[in-house]
Amino acid sequence: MKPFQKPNHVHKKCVASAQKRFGRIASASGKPLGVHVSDVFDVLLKQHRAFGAYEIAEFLAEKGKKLRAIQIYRALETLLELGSVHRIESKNAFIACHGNDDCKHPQLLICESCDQVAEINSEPIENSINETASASGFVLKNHQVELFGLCPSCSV
Amino acid sequence: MKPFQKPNHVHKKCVASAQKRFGRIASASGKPLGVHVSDVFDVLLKQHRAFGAYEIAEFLAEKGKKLRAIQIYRALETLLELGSVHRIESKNAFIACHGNDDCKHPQLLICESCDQVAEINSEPIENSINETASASGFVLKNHQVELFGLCPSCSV
DNA sequence: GATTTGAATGTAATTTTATTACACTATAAA
DNA sequence: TTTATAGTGTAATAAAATTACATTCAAATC
Repeated sequence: MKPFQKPNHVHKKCVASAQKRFGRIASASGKPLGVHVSDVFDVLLKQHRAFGAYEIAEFLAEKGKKLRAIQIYRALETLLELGSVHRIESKNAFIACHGNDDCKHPQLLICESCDQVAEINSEPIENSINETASASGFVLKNHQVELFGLCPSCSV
Repeated sequence: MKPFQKPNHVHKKCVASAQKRFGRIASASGKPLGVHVSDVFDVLLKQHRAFGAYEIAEFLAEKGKKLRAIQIYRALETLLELGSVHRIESKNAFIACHGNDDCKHPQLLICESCDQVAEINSEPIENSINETASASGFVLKNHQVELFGLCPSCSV
């Protein structure tokens, strides 16, 4: 399993596949998206790292699209609901989903050196979380798993 | 495994054991603690829930101890280093550790109804995380697991 | 004892992140 | 046409965290 991208990978392919998936999910959802949603998503697709809301606003401003914070947050909320974006709680930042279609709450692997974020959907982790929760009498609704360390490129 | 406290539990005992553990860890660490550390810790011991930094400041202000945000954060940093307090990333809030001595990065179970937070140290979760990380070529330094749902008292 | 040094603490201001409140617009339903 | 209603825009503010620097205090050095 190699969830991390090498520095020299062809990022255009990542963008294309993420946008394709986004289109599928968006049309499947039925609801019309807000007018800024795809702009915000495009910024997040620039790199495999997390972006803060105000950082997204800066990128868009450079392109002449000056949005207020609330507009960014509204777009992000839509993207989070669709599952096309994940929020990194420990960083108050947002990352485009590059996973497969049913990527609900992936485990996020965050490189502390290069900031690259990878996502995985580990069954063992999911299972152990579900089992542990129910053994505690806890009715699990949602969860967040964030791993911090060094990605393969940064740990050599 | 019953990590959650019942509404009618004898909280005094929780406080006493957490403070005892805190004393052990603090003296073992060698370093002198800041002057506000135990005050901040005492606020967190009031309940099995997470408190925001500014909320802690309010409680202390009521007792006549008016501290600035940075002073609260400095005390919290010390407590986090000692492992006597955990940070809930998704809530930007802090909770006193009621675990055992080597409670490094427990899994946090957060009740969305009553706000009670329980901590567990699940080996299966730890193991699956370690295995998944190394299978991804990721050098794991730290991690955070937060579970959201309903505690036993709130799910009946 | 006086002086220097450095860590701890205190104060102020600011930055960063996120939300509330409400006005405006456009579209669909009555 | 009128009336809802959802979506969007604007402004202001709240909430969380940090930066910068002044002050204090105690240990180390002269």
